[in-house]
Amino acid sequence: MAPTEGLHAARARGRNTRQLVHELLRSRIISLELAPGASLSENDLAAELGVSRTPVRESLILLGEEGLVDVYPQLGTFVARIRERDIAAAQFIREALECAALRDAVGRATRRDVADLRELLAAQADTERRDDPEGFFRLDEEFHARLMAAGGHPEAWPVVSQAKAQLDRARRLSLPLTQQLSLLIGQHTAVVDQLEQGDLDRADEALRSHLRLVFTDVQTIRAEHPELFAEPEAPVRPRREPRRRVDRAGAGEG
Amino acid sequence: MAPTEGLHAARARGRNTRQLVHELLRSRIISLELAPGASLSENDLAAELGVSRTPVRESLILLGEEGLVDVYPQLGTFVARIRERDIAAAQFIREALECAALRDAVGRATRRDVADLRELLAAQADTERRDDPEGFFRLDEEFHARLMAAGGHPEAWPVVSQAKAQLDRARRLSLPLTQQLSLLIGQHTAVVDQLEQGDLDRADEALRSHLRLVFTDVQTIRAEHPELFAEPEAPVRPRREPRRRVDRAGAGEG
DNA sequence: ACTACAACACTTGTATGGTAGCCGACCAGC
DNA sequence: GCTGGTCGGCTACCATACAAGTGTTGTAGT
Repeated sequence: MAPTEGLHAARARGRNTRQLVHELLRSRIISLELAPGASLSENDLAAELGVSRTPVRESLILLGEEGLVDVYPQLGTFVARIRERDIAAAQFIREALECAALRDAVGRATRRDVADLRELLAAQADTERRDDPEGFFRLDEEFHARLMAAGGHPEAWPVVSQAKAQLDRARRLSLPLTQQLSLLIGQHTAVVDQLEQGDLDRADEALRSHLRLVFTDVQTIRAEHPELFAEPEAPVRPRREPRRRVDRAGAGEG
Repeated sequence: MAPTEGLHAARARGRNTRQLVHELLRSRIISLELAPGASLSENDLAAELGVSRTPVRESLILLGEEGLVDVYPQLGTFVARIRERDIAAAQFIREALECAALRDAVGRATRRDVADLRELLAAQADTERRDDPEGFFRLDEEFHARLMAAGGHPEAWPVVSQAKAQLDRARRLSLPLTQQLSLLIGQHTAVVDQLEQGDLDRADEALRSHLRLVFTDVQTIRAEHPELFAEPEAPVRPRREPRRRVDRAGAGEG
Protein backbone atom coordinates (compact mmCIF):
# COMPACT_ATOMS: atom_id res chain seq x y z
CA MET A 1 0.00 0.00 0.00
CA ALA A 2 1.11 3.51 -0.71
CA PRO A 3 -0.47 5.75 1.90
CA THR A 4 1.09 8.81 0.34
CA GLU A 5 -1.08 8.39 -2.69
CA GLY A 6 -4.19 8.52 -0.62
CA LEU A 7 -2.91 11.61 1.06
CA HIS A 8 -1.95 13.48 -2.04
CA ALA A 9 -5.07 12.45 -3.85
CA ALA A 10 -7.23 13.89 -1.09
CA ARG A 11 -5.25 17.08 -1.05
CA ALA A 12 -6.96 18.00 -4.25
CA ARG A 13 -10.24 18.12 -2.38
CA GLY A 14 -9.39 21.30 -0.56
CA ARG A 15 -7.83 19.83 2.55
CA ASN A 16 -4.26 20.48 3.35
CA THR A 17 -1.71 17.97 4.49
CA ARG A 18 -1.93 18.97 8.12
CA GLN A 19 -5.65 18.26 8.26
CA LEU A 20 -5.25 14.93 6.55
CA VAL A 21 -2.49 13.79 8.84
CA HIS A 22 -4.45 15.04 11.81
CA GLU A 23 -7.53 13.07 10.87
CA LEU A 24 -5.51 10.00 10.07
CA LEU A 25 -3.67 9.95 13.36
CA ARG A 26 -6.81 10.79 15.26
CA SER A 27 -8.69 7.86 13.83
CA ARG A 28 -5.76 5.55 14.45
CA ILE A 29 -5.57 6.62 18.07
CA ILE A 30 -9.29 6.31 18.70
CA SER A 31 -9.43 2.92 17.01
CA LEU A 32 -6.55 1.82 19.21
CA GLU A 33 -4.56 0.98 16.10
CA LEU A 34 -2.11 3.20 17.90
CA ALA A 35 -2.15 1.93 21.44
CA PRO A 36 -1.89 4.16 24.50
CA GLY A 37 1.74 4.60 25.38
CA ALA A 38 2.95 4.09 21.82
CA SER A 39 5.72 6.36 20.67
CA LEU A 40 5.03 8.80 17.87
CA SER A 41 8.16 10.18 16.32
CA GLU A 42 7.78 13.18 14.05
CA ASN A 43 10.52 11.85 11.83
CA ASP A 44 9.13 8.34 11.59
CA LEU A 45 5.62 9.50 10.85
CA ALA A 46 6.84 11.95 8.24
CA ALA A 47 8.81 9.21 6.54
CA GLU A 48 5.96 6.75 6.73
CA LEU A 49 3.40 9.15 5.32
CA GLY A 50 5.72 10.59 2.73
CA VAL A 51 5.44 14.18 3.94
CA SER A 52 7.75 16.51 5.77
CA ARG A 53 7.94 16.96 9.49
CA THR A 54 6.06 20.25 9.48
CA PRO A 55 2.48 19.04 8.92
CA VAL A 56 3.13 16.00 11.09
CA ARG A 57 4.39 18.17 13.89
CA GLU A 58 1.46 20.53 13.61
CA SER A 59 -0.91 17.59 13.77
CA LEU A 60 0.75 16.31 16.90
CA ILE A 61 0.40 19.71 18.52
CA LEU A 62 -3.32 19.67 17.79
CA LEU A 63 -3.66 16.14 19.11
CA GLY A 64 -1.84 17.28 22.20
CA GLU A 65 -4.43 20.01 22.71
CA GLU A 66 -7.14 17.38 22.40
CA GLY A 67 -5.46 15.29 25.06
CA LEU A 68 -4.89 12.37 22.74
CA VAL A 69 -1.12 12.57 22.83
CA ASP A 70 1.41 13.76 25.37
CA VAL A 71 4.34 15.78 24.10
CA TYR A 72 7.48 15.76 26.19
CA PRO A 73 9.99 18.23 24.79
CA GLN A 74 13.29 16.72 23.82
CA LEU A 75 11.98 13.35 24.86
CA GLY A 76 9.23 12.23 22.59
CA THR A 77 5.54 12.21 21.81
CA PHE A 78 3.36 9.37 23.01
CA VAL A 79 -0.21 8.29 22.61
CA ALA A 80 -1.81 9.38 25.87
CA ARG A 81 -2.69 6.64 28.26
CA ILE A 82 -6.30 6.64 29.34
CA ARG A 83 -6.52 8.66 32.52
CA GLU A 84 -9.25 8.39 35.08
CA ARG A 85 -9.44 12.15 35.26
CA ASP A 86 -9.77 12.60 31.54
CA ILE A 87 -12.44 9.96 31.28
CA ALA A 88 -14.48 11.50 34.05
CA ALA A 89 -14.08 14.98 32.61
CA ALA A 90 -15.09 13.79 29.17
CA GLN A 91 -18.13 12.05 30.59
CA PHE A 92 -19.17 15.19 32.45
CA ILE A 93 -18.78 17.38 29.40
CA ARG A 94 -20.59 15.01 27.14
CA GLU A 95 -23.47 14.43 29.51
CA ALA A 96 -23.93 18.11 30.26
CA LEU A 97 -23.92 19.21 26.65
CA GLU A 98 -25.91 16.39 25.13
CA CYS A 99 -28.58 16.47 27.79
CA ALA A 100 -28.86 20.24 27.61
CA ALA A 101 -29.24 20.04 23.85
CA LEU A 102 -31.84 17.33 24.17
CA ARG A 103 -33.87 19.41 26.58
CA ASP A 104 -33.85 22.16 23.99
CA ALA A 105 -34.81 19.64 21.35
CA VAL A 106 -37.98 18.66 23.17
CA GLY A 107 -40.70 20.86 21.77
CA ARG A 108 -38.41 22.16 19.08
CA ALA A 109 -37.53 19.14 16.99
CA THR A 110 -39.54 18.92 13.79
CA ARG A 111 -41.22 15.82 12.46
CA ARG A 112 -38.52 15.74 9.90
CA ASP A 113 -35.90 15.62 12.64
CA VAL A 114 -37.62 12.73 14.33
CA ALA A 115 -38.05 10.89 11.06
CA ASP A 116 -34.37 11.27 10.30
CA LEU A 117 -33.47 9.97 13.72
CA ARG A 118 -35.70 6.95 13.30
CA GLU A 119 -34.08 6.27 9.97
CA LEU A 120 -30.74 6.19 11.73
CA LEU A 121 -32.14 3.79 14.30
CA ALA A 122 -33.20 1.43 11.53
CA ALA A 123 -29.76 1.62 9.99
CA GLN A 124 -28.23 0.87 13.38
CA ALA A 125 -30.40 -2.19 13.68
CA ASP A 126 -29.03 -3.25 10.33
CA THR A 127 -25.47 -3.03 11.52
CA GLU A 128 -26.41 -5.31 14.38
CA ARG A 129 -27.86 -7.89 12.03
CA ARG A 130 -24.80 -7.70 9.81
CA ASP A 131 -22.57 -7.83 12.87
CA ASP A 132 -20.85 -4.62 11.78
CA PRO A 133 -19.74 -2.79 14.93
CA GLU A 134 -17.59 -0.46 12.87
CA GLY A 135 -20.65 0.67 10.98
CA PHE A 136 -22.54 1.08 14.21
CA PHE A 137 -19.85 3.37 15.52
CA ARG A 138 -20.28 5.69 12.58
CA LEU A 139 -24.05 5.71 12.88
CA ASP A 140 -23.84 6.21 16.61
CA GLU A 141 -21.71 9.24 16.02
CA GLU A 142 -24.19 10.61 13.54
CA PHE A 143 -27.14 9.89 15.80
CA HIS A 144 -25.75 11.88 18.66
CA ALA A 145 -24.66 14.68 16.36
CA ARG A 146 -28.14 14.97 14.87
CA LEU A 147 -29.69 14.92 18.27
CA MET A 148 -27.75 18.02 19.14
CA ALA A 149 -28.64 19.60 15.82
CA ALA A 150 -32.30 18.93 16.57
CA GLY A 151 -31.83 20.95 19.73
CA GLY A 152 -30.48 23.82 17.67
CA HIS A 153 -26.89 23.36 18.75
CA PRO A 154 -24.98 21.73 15.94
CA GLU A 155 -21.98 23.96 16.59
CA ALA A 156 -21.49 22.41 19.99
CA TRP A 157 -21.01 18.97 18.52
CA PRO A 158 -17.27 19.33 17.90
CA VAL A 159 -16.79 19.91 21.61
CA VAL A 160 -18.75 16.79 22.43
CA SER A 161 -16.89 14.90 19.76
CA GLN A 162 -13.59 15.82 21.29
CA ALA A 163 -14.68 14.65 24.71
CA LYS A 164 -16.19 11.56 23.17
CA ALA A 165 -12.85 10.66 21.63
CA GLN A 166 -11.44 9.98 25.06
CA LEU A 167 -14.33 7.68 25.87
CA ASP A 168 -14.32 5.96 22.51
CA ARG A 169 -10.80 4.72 22.90
CA ALA A 170 -11.80 2.58 25.80
CA ARG A 171 -15.18 1.85 24.32
CA ARG A 172 -13.62 0.15 21.35
CA LEU A 173 -12.54 -2.52 23.73
CA SER A 174 -15.85 -2.80 25.50
CA LEU A 175 -18.16 -3.04 22.54
CA PRO A 176 -16.99 -6.30 20.97
CA LEU A 177 -16.86 -7.67 24.47
CA THR A 178 -20.33 -6.90 25.61
CA GLN A 179 -22.05 -7.27 22.27
CA GLN A 180 -24.64 -4.95 23.63
CA LEU A 181 -25.56 -3.39 20.36
CA SER A 182 -29.22 -4.19 20.76
CA LEU A 183 -29.23 -2.68 24.22
CA LEU A 184 -27.64 0.51 22.97
CA ILE A 185 -30.06 0.73 20.08
CA GLY A 186 -32.92 0.23 22.47
CA GLN A 187 -31.72 3.14 24.53
CA HIS A 188 -31.41 5.28 21.46
CA THR A 189 -34.95 4.39 20.57
CA ALA A 190 -36.17 5.30 24.03
CA VAL A 191 -34.59 8.71 23.71
CA VAL A 192 -36.30 9.38 20.40
CA ASP A 193 -39.61 8.10 21.78
CA GLN A 194 -39.53 10.46 24.71
CA LEU A 195 -38.39 13.26 22.47
CA GLU A 196 -41.33 12.69 20.17
CA GLN A 197 -43.76 12.52 23.05
CA GLY A 198 -42.35 15.73 24.40
CA ASP A 199 -41.57 14.40 27.84
CA LEU A 200 -38.64 16.51 28.83
CA ASP A 201 -37.57 14.82 32.03
CA ARG A 202 -37.95 11.31 30.71
CA ALA A 203 -36.03 12.12 27.59
CA ASP A 204 -33.26 13.58 29.68
CA GLU A 205 -33.27 10.54 31.92
CA ALA A 206 -33.19 8.16 28.96
CA LEU A 207 -30.22 9.84 27.37
CA ARG A 208 -28.40 10.24 30.65
CA SER A 209 -28.67 6.58 31.58
CA HIS A 210 -27.55 5.69 28.08
CA LEU A 211 -24.44 7.79 28.38
CA ARG A 212 -23.80 6.47 31.85
CA LEU A 213 -23.92 2.90 30.62
CA VAL A 214 -21.18 3.61 28.16
CA PHE A 215 -19.24 5.23 30.94
CA THR A 216 -19.52 2.31 33.32
CA ASP A 217 -18.58 -0.01 30.52
CA VAL A 218 -15.31 1.80 30.33
CA GLN A 219 -14.72 1.21 33.99
CA THR A 220 -15.06 -2.54 33.65
CA ILE A 221 -12.57 -2.51 30.81
CA ARG A 222 -10.00 -1.04 33.08
CA ALA A 223 -9.63 -4.20 35.10
CA GLU A 224 -9.02 -6.22 31.99
CA HIS A 225 -6.61 -3.87 30.23
CA PRO A 226 -4.74 -1.96 32.91
CA GLU A 227 -1.79 -1.40 30.61
CA LEU A 228 -3.84 1.02 28.54
CA PHE A 229 -4.60 3.17 31.56
CA ALA A 230 -2.35 5.51 33.45
CA GLU A 231 -1.57 4.92 37.08
CA PRO A 232 -3.92 6.97 39.26
CA GLU A 233 -1.31 9.15 40.87
CA ALA A 234 1.88 8.25 39.08
CA PRO A 235 2.60 10.91 36.50
CA VAL A 236 3.88 8.68 33.77
CA ARG A 237 7.38 9.50 32.79
CA PRO A 238 7.40 7.53 29.59
CA ARG A 239 10.41 5.52 28.65
CA ARG A 240 12.09 5.91 25.40
CA GLU A 241 12.13 2.86 23.19
CA PRO A 242 15.20 0.83 24.02
CA ARG A 243 17.51 1.10 21.10
CA ARG A 244 17.77 -1.98 19.03
CA ARG A 245 21.28 -3.22 19.12
CA VAL A 246 22.74 -2.99 15.64
CA ASP A 247 24.07 -6.48 15.82
CA ARG A 248 24.76 -7.65 12.35
CA ALA A 249 24.89 -11.32 13.22
CA GLY A 250 21.54 -12.00 14.86
CA ALA A 251 19.39 -9.12 13.66
CA GLY A 252 17.68 -11.04 10.94
CA GLU A 253 14.15 -9.99 11.66
CA GLY A 254 11.75 -10.54 8.84
CA MET B 1 9.31 48.60 24.88
CA ALA B 2 11.07 45.43 23.90
CA PRO B 3 8.50 42.63 23.84
CA THR B 4 11.14 40.15 22.75
CA GLU B 5 12.82 40.48 26.10
CA GLY B 6 9.67 39.56 27.89
CA LEU B 7 9.32 36.59 25.65
CA HIS B 8 12.81 35.29 26.03
CA ALA B 9 12.84 35.95 29.73
CA ALA B 10 9.70 33.90 30.20
CA ARG B 11 11.08 31.10 28.11
CA ALA B 12 13.33 30.26 30.99
CA ARG B 13 10.26 29.42 33.04
CA GLY B 14 9.57 26.25 31.16
CA ARG B 15 7.27 27.57 28.49
CA ASN B 16 8.24 27.43 24.90
CA THR B 17 7.94 30.18 22.36
CA ARG B 18 4.80 28.79 20.81
CA GLN B 19 2.91 28.87 24.09
CA LEU B 20 4.05 32.38 24.85
CA VAL B 21 3.09 33.70 21.45
CA HIS B 22 -0.20 31.86 21.68
CA GLU B 23 -1.07 33.40 25.03
CA LEU B 24 0.05 36.81 23.93
CA LEU B 25 -2.04 36.83 20.78
CA ARG B 26 -4.97 35.30 22.59
CA SER B 27 -5.02 38.03 25.18
CA ARG B 28 -4.64 40.70 22.55
CA ILE B 29 -7.56 39.33 20.61
CA ILE B 30 -9.83 38.96 23.62
CA SER B 31 -8.95 42.43 24.84
CA LEU B 32 -9.78 43.76 21.38
CA GLU B 33 -6.29 45.22 21.16
CA LEU B 34 -6.40 43.24 17.94
CA ALA B 35 -9.74 44.15 16.45
CA PRO B 36 -11.95 41.68 14.59
CA GLY B 37 -11.01 41.73 10.94
CA ALA B 38 -7.43 42.77 11.55
CA SER B 39 -4.80 41.06 9.46
CA LEU B 40 -2.25 38.81 11.15
CA SER B 41 0.72 38.07 8.99
CA GLU B 42 3.12 35.34 10.05
CA ASN B 43 6.01 37.39 8.78
CA ASP B 44 4.99 40.61 10.45
CA LEU B 45 4.27 38.97 13.78
CA ALA B 46 7.51 37.04 13.71
CA ALA B 47 9.43 40.22 13.00
CA GLU B 48 7.57 42.19 15.63
CA LEU B 49 8.05 39.58 18.33
CA GLY B 50 11.61 38.79 17.37
CA VAL B 51 11.04 35.09 16.80
CA SER B 52 10.87 32.94 13.73
CA ARG B 53 7.76 32.21 11.76
CA THR B 54 7.41 28.67 13.05
CA PRO B 55 6.09 29.31 16.57
CA VAL B 56 3.98 32.17 15.25
CA ARG B 57 2.46 29.94 12.65
CA GLU B 58 1.75 27.20 15.16
CA SER B 59 0.08 29.71 17.43
CA LEU B 60 -2.14 30.92 14.63
CA ILE B 61 -3.18 27.36 13.90
CA LEU B 62 -4.21 26.89 17.50
CA LEU B 63 -6.08 30.18 17.52
CA GLY B 64 -7.82 29.03 14.38
CA GLU B 65 -9.00 25.90 16.17
CA GLU B 66 -10.33 28.08 18.95
CA GLY B 67 -12.27 30.13 16.46
CA LEU B 68 -10.45 33.32 17.30
CA VAL B 69 -8.82 33.72 13.91
CA ASP B 70 -9.74 32.68 10.39
CA VAL B 71 -7.01 31.27 8.22
CA TYR B 72 -7.44 31.59 4.49
CA PRO B 73 -4.68 29.71 2.68
CA GLN B 74 -2.62 31.83 0.34
CA LEU B 75 -4.65 34.83 1.37
CA GLY B 76 -4.01 35.67 4.96
CA THR B 77 -4.97 35.19 8.57
CA PHE B 78 -7.46 37.53 10.17
CA VAL B 79 -8.89 38.07 13.61
CA ALA B 80 -12.30 36.44 13.42
CA ARG B 81 -15.25 38.73 13.36
CA ILE B 82 -17.82 38.06 16.04
CA ARG B 83 -20.39 35.73 14.57
CA GLU B 84 -23.92 35.31 15.83
CA ARG B 85 -23.55 31.55 15.57
CA ASP B 86 -20.35 31.44 17.53
CA ILE B 87 -21.74 33.62 20.27
CA ALA B 88 -24.84 31.51 20.63
CA ALA B 89 -22.85 28.30 20.63
CA ALA B 90 -20.45 29.64 23.21
CA GLN B 91 -23.34 30.71 25.40
CA PHE B 92 -24.94 27.29 25.16
CA ILE B 93 -21.72 25.50 26.02
CA ARG B 94 -20.91 27.75 28.89
CA GLU B 95 -24.37 27.63 30.38
CA ALA B 96 -24.66 23.87 30.10
CA LEU B 97 -21.27 23.15 31.64
CA GLU B 98 -21.28 25.75 34.38
CA CYS B 99 -24.79 24.98 35.52
CA ALA B 100 -24.16 21.26 35.48
CA ALA B 101 -21.05 21.76 37.56
CA LEU B 102 -22.92 23.98 39.97
CA ARG B 103 -25.61 21.36 40.45
CA ASP B 104 -22.87 18.92 41.35
CA ALA B 105 -21.36 21.50 43.67
CA VAL B 106 -24.53 21.77 45.70
CA GLY B 107 -24.14 19.34 48.55
CA ARG B 108 -20.54 18.67 47.63
CA ALA B 109 -18.79 21.99 48.10
CA THR B 110 -16.90 22.19 51.38
CA ARG B 111 -16.98 25.10 53.78
CA ARG B 112 -13.51 25.84 52.58
CA ASP B 113 -14.79 26.11 49.01
CA VAL B 114 -17.52 28.51 50.05
CA ALA B 115 -15.10 30.56 52.10
CA ASP B 116 -12.73 30.85 49.18
CA LEU B 117 -15.56 31.95 46.93
CA ARG B 118 -16.65 34.60 49.39
CA GLU B 119 -13.11 35.84 49.56
CA LEU B 120 -13.20 36.29 45.80
CA LEU B 121 -16.47 38.18 46.10
CA ALA B 122 -14.87 40.59 48.52
CA ALA B 123 -11.96 41.10 46.19
CA GLN B 124 -14.38 41.75 43.35
CA ALA B 125 -16.11 44.38 45.43
CA ASP B 126 -12.71 45.97 45.88
CA THR B 127 -12.16 46.21 42.15
CA GLU B 128 -15.46 48.02 41.88
CA ARG B 129 -14.43 50.56 44.50
CA ARG B 130 -11.10 51.07 42.79
CA ASP B 131 -12.83 51.25 39.43
CA ASP B 132 -10.60 48.51 38.11
CA PRO B 133 -12.59 46.57 35.50
CA GLU B 134 -9.45 44.81 34.32
CA GLY B 135 -8.94 43.40 37.77
CA PHE B 136 -12.58 42.39 37.91
CA PHE B 137 -12.18 40.42 34.71
CA ARG B 138 -9.40 38.37 36.23
CA LEU B 139 -11.33 37.71 39.41
CA ASP B 140 -14.45 36.90 37.47
CA GLU B 141 -12.50 34.32 35.55
CA GLU B 142 -11.20 32.82 38.75
CA PHE B 143 -14.61 32.84 40.39
CA HIS B 144 -16.22 30.81 37.64
CA ALA B 145 -13.26 28.47 37.48
CA ARG B 146 -13.42 27.78 41.20
CA LEU B 147 -17.14 27.25 41.02
CA MET B 148 -16.56 24.42 38.60
CA ALA B 149 -13.78 23.06 40.75
CA ALA B 150 -16.15 23.05 43.70
CA GLY B 151 -18.42 20.84 41.65
CA GLY B 152 -15.55 18.45 41.12
CA HIS B 153 -14.99 19.36 37.50
CA PRO B 154 -11.92 21.55 37.27
CA GLU B 155 -10.79 19.77 34.11
CA ALA B 156 -13.83 21.03 32.25
CA TRP B 157 -12.87 24.64 32.84
CA PRO B 158 -10.60 24.96 29.80
CA VAL B 159 -13.55 24.09 27.62
CA VAL B 160 -15.66 26.76 29.25
CA SER B 161 -12.77 29.18 29.05
CA GLN B 162 -12.50 28.66 25.33
CA ALA B 163 -16.19 29.28 24.83
CA LYS B 164 -16.00 32.24 27.16
CA ALA B 165 -13.29 33.79 25.01
CA GLN B 166 -15.80 34.35 22.25
CA LEU B 167 -18.17 36.08 24.64
CA ASP B 168 -15.48 38.10 26.34
CA ARG B 169 -14.45 39.86 23.19
CA ALA B 170 -17.81 41.53 22.94
CA ARG B 171 -18.12 41.83 26.69
CA ARG B 172 -15.07 44.03 26.84
CA LEU B 173 -17.13 46.62 25.08
CA SER B 174 -20.19 46.20 27.20
CA LEU B 175 -18.66 46.33 30.63
CA PRO B 176 -17.25 49.83 30.69
CA LEU B 177 -20.48 50.93 29.10
CA THR B 178 -22.93 49.53 31.54
CA GLN B 179 -20.82 49.89 34.64
CA GLN B 180 -22.81 47.06 36.05
CA LEU B 181 -20.05 45.70 38.20
CA SER B 182 -22.14 45.87 41.33
CA LEU B 183 -24.97 44.03 39.61
CA LEU B 184 -22.66 41.27 38.47
CA ILE B 185 -21.13 40.96 41.91
CA GLY B 186 -24.59 40.77 43.39
CA GLN B 187 -25.43 37.90 41.09
CA HIS B 188 -22.22 36.15 42.02
CA THR B 189 -23.15 36.53 45.65
CA ALA B 190 -26.60 35.12 45.04
CA VAL B 191 -25.07 32.04 43.46
CA VAL B 192 -22.81 31.45 46.42
CA ASP B 193 -25.68 32.04 48.82
CA GLN B 194 -27.86 29.43 47.18
CA LEU B 195 -24.94 27.09 46.93
CA GLU B 196 -24.30 27.41 50.62
CA GLN B 197 -27.95 26.92 51.47
CA GLY B 198 -28.00 23.84 49.30
CA ASP B 199 -30.91 24.94 47.16
CA LEU B 200 -30.15 23.23 43.91
CA ASP B 201 -32.78 24.76 41.65
CA ARG B 202 -32.35 28.28 42.94
CA ALA B 203 -28.60 28.07 42.59
CA ASP B 204 -29.01 26.88 39.04
CA GLU B 205 -31.46 29.67 38.32
CA ALA B 206 -29.19 32.29 39.86
CA LEU B 207 -26.20 31.26 37.78
CA ARG B 208 -28.23 30.86 34.63
CA SER B 209 -29.73 34.30 34.81
CA HIS B 210 -26.30 35.70 35.52
CA LEU B 211 -24.86 34.10 32.42
CA ARG B 212 -27.85 35.18 30.39
CA LEU B 213 -27.40 38.78 31.42
CA VAL B 214 -23.89 38.74 30.06
CA PHE B 215 -25.23 37.21 26.88
CA THR B 216 -27.92 39.79 26.33
CA ASP B 217 -25.40 42.50 27.03
CA VAL B 218 -23.48 41.26 24.04
CA GLN B 219 -26.55 41.60 21.89
CA THR B 220 -26.99 45.27 22.74
CA ILE B 221 -23.39 45.91 21.83
CA ARG B 222 -24.02 44.67 18.37
CA ALA B 223 -26.12 47.63 17.43
CA GLU B 224 -23.42 50.01 18.53
CA HIS B 225 -20.43 48.27 16.98
CA PRO B 226 -21.65 46.45 13.90
CA GLU B 227 -18.22 46.59 12.32
CA LEU B 228 -16.92 44.06 14.80
CA PHE B 229 -19.58 41.54 13.87
CA ALA B 230 -19.89 39.43 10.79
CA GLU B 231 -22.87 39.80 8.52
CA PRO B 232 -25.54 37.22 9.39
CA GLU B 233 -25.46 35.32 6.13
CA ALA B 234 -22.60 36.87 4.25
CA PRO B 235 -19.52 34.70 4.64
CA VAL B 236 -16.95 37.41 4.87
CA ARG B 237 -14.39 37.20 2.18
CA PRO B 238 -11.78 39.38 3.82
CA ARG B 239 -9.97 41.95 1.79
CA ARG B 240 -6.29 42.24 1.64
CA GLU B 241 -4.84 45.54 2.71
CA PRO B 242 -4.77 47.84 -0.30
CA ARG B 243 -1.18 48.37 -1.35
CA ARG B 244 0.20 51.79 -0.73
CA ARG B 245 1.05 53.38 -4.00
CA VAL B 246 4.83 53.77 -4.32
CA ASP B 247 4.82 57.39 -5.29
CA ARG B 248 8.40 58.58 -5.56
CA ALA B 249 7.62 62.24 -5.24
CA GLY B 250 6.06 62.32 -1.81
CA ALA B 251 7.45 59.13 -0.31
CA GLY B 252 10.92 60.31 0.43
CA GLU B 253 11.42 58.36 3.62
CA GLY B 254 14.88 57.31 4.89
C1' DA C 1 30.77 -7.08 40.17
C1' DC C 2 29.67 -2.41 40.55
C1' DT C 3 29.82 2.60 39.76
C1' DA C 4 30.96 7.03 37.54
C1' DC C 5 31.44 8.94 33.29
C1' DA C 6 31.30 10.31 28.63
C1' DA C 7 29.93 9.70 23.95
C1' DC C 8 26.03 8.77 21.18
C1' DA C 9 21.56 8.37 19.07
C1' DC C 10 17.29 10.39 19.05
C1' DT C 11 13.94 13.59 20.49
C1' DT C 12 11.27 18.08 19.98
C1' DG C 13 11.98 23.18 19.29
C1' DT C 14 13.27 26.86 16.24
C1' DA C 15 14.92 29.10 12.01
C1' DT C 16 14.92 29.60 7.13
C1' DG C 17 14.30 28.53 2.16
C1' DG C 18 11.31 27.56 -1.70
C1' DT C 19 6.49 26.86 -3.91
C1' DA C 20 1.64 27.29 -5.40
C1' DG C 21 -2.01 30.24 -5.28
C1' DC C 22 -4.66 34.47 -4.73
C1' DC C 23 -5.63 39.41 -5.06
C1' DG C 24 -5.01 44.13 -6.19
C1' DA C 25 -2.91 47.23 -9.34
C1' DC C 26 -1.70 48.43 -13.74
C1' DC C 27 -2.30 48.67 -18.72
C1' DA C 28 -3.80 47.60 -23.52
C1' DG C 29 -7.76 47.52 -26.25
C1' DC C 30 -12.49 48.83 -27.16
C1' DG D 1 -14.71 55.92 -19.71
C1' DC D 2 -14.91 51.07 -19.36
C1' DT D 3 -13.44 46.12 -19.71
C1' DG D 4 -10.23 42.12 -20.01
C1' DG D 5 -5.59 40.51 -19.43
C1' DT D 6 -1.23 40.52 -17.28
C1' DC D 7 2.04 41.37 -13.82
C1' DG D 8 3.88 41.87 -9.23
C1' DG D 9 3.70 41.26 -4.46
C1' DC D 10 1.89 39.01 -0.77
C1' DT D 11 0.08 34.91 1.56
C1' DA D 12 0.04 30.43 3.96
C1' DC D 13 1.90 25.82 3.12
C1' DC D 14 5.46 22.59 3.03
C1' DA D 15 10.30 21.11 3.14
C1' DT D 16 14.63 21.29 5.14
C1' DA D 17 18.59 22.68 8.16
C1' DC D 18 20.24 23.75 12.62
C1' DA D 19 20.06 24.00 17.75
C1' DA D 20 19.22 22.41 22.45
C1' DG D 21 18.19 18.80 25.48
C1' DT D 22 17.47 13.85 27.24
C1' DG D 23 17.97 8.83 28.15
C1' DT D 24 20.59 5.06 26.84
C1' DT D 25 24.67 2.60 26.55
C1' DG D 26 29.17 1.23 26.24
C1' DT D 27 33.34 1.76 28.87
C1' DA D 28 36.94 2.77 32.00
C1' DG D 29 38.02 2.90 36.68
C1' DT D 30 37.49 1.07 41.34
